[in-house]
Amino acid sequence: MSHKLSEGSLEVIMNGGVYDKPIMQVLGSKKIQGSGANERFRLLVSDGKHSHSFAMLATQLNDKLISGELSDYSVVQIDRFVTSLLKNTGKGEKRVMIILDITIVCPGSEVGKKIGNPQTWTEESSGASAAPAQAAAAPAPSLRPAPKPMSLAPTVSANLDSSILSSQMTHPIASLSPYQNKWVIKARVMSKSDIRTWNNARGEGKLFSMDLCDDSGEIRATAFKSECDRFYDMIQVDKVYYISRCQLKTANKQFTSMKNDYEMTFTANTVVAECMEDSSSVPSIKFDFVPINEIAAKNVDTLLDIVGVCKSAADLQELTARSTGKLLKKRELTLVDNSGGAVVLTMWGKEAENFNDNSNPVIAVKGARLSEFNGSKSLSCLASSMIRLNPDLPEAHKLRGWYDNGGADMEIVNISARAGGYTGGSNEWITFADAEARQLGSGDKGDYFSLLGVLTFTFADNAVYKACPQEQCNKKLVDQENGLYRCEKCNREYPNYKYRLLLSANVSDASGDQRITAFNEAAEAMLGTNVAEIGRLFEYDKTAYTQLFEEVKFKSFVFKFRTKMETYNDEARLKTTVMNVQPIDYKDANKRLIASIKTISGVEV
DNA sequence: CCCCCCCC
Repeated sequence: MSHKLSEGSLEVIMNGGVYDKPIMQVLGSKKIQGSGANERFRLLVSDGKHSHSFAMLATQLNDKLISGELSDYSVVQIDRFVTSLLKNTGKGEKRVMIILDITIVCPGSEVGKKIGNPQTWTEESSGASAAPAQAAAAPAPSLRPAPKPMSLAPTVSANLDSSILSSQMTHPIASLSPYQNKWVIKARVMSKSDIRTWNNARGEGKLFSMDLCDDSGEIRATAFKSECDRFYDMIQVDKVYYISRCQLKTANKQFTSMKNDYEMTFTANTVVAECMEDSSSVPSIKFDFVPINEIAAKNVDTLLDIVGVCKSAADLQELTARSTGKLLKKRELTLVDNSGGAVVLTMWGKEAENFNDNSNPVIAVKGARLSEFNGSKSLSCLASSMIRLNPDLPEAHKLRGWYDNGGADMEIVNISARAGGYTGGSNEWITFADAEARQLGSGDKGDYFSLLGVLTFTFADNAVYKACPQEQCNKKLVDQENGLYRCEKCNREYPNYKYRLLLSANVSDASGDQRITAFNEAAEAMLGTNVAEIGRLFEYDKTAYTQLFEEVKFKSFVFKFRTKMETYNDEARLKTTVMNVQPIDYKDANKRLIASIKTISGVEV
């Protein structure tokens, strides 16, 4: 079997010309830099006429070489490449070819030999004979030789003449690497972070970061300290800038969803100038969408891009972060797509507050974090996530059409659902029968659910006890019968104590009932009296005490429970604890009732 | 040189 190589393509390319998808043969490879994520390989390629050893493999293609796919003698089609001039110590400049995309036409094991008799390409061989080749290579080369070193002061100011930068040919973002520092990119700002400060063992400072893209790829850039001051106001989302002289380093994939092995840092020498000409050729935000039914197979904590129709949006919830004490606002959306999957996406802060769109918009998110709770996966927006409502993207238009033409009624599998079923966020009310059907409590961590129920019985007898007076310790004290009380937990005796409540009760709803336990705050809320007063009644007015527990019977509340299967004496039973109890907000309760009538009957109410 | 991103 013979293979036709693109004879003469190398000299066109090495002269800076354009050659679309040349077919070449790999004659050798060599590791030139680093190891692990920093590995970089050089290829010896041949077009049958010339061979050239300065083809570099973009690092995202390293696997092809390591796996043996790109073995010697392989015939390949170079689908995408850029060339770049490297300063060659003492000898002027040398052009290298960086391969960005490659297709293996025939594996080396099948070809088995060198095709033709290629001569080594040298800069010298690019003399007169090469000139016609370049001239023939229309349209104009995408990368002209020799952007001369910029003699710009390393400052950014309004009077920086962007034409100096723009007059030079720019480099594709995908070709940037730490091994090549003479470049200018023309890139659009997809997003920009707020200024953040840090203060740790290594020092303190401030920074902001931005995500840049062009039609070849994308990259994260960070400006620290004085660069943060210098560039923060200038950099604006959606604008296009010429940027040069940044430091490149290996990106930590844990913290970015950018499709780039590198990220860049602004330095004292960095030059940025806004592009004042037409920049419509520079694309905006780039997504790499994962179909919803594939999300469950991804690892927790990975960042991914998603697009889906917002099938439902829960109410805004306010909560206090346990670690920081900060007041948080969140909203859970359920997104669906034509893969048959559904997933819960949590938005935070302003984005959660401002979202109240009931028109089932298409939502695209870049860099949402996959998290897991109670055995089910869901997505959470981060400060760095980019959210777009009804974006003008083919995928979004496709989903709009799908949803509006039957997709809305399609059977879906909610990947955020737990083994026993998803409660749709802690906001949804279910029934005891639902909780049983969903086998809530059967997992390792316990499950949470809310319902409207009635207190059918309260066990008054041991509802109040004398507890350790220490703030954090609520251990029941042992009466030493000598005026002192012993705490086994603190291992000491106290002359004083505080009262605490531990109320056992039955709660019923229309579908069933459940023995529950309410600790101090929840029990106080139900009884409508504080624990000190209840303790006083217990001590001095047993009739009033008993009366209190009688009066609360048959009162209704909105309960939030935590339930978990526990084993006592070889017998498994549900331990259900009241996490929160609220009086009924009838406006809200009626809204839920109407919604549920609508669902059950299929009739608009 | 950051890398926190929350809750049930």
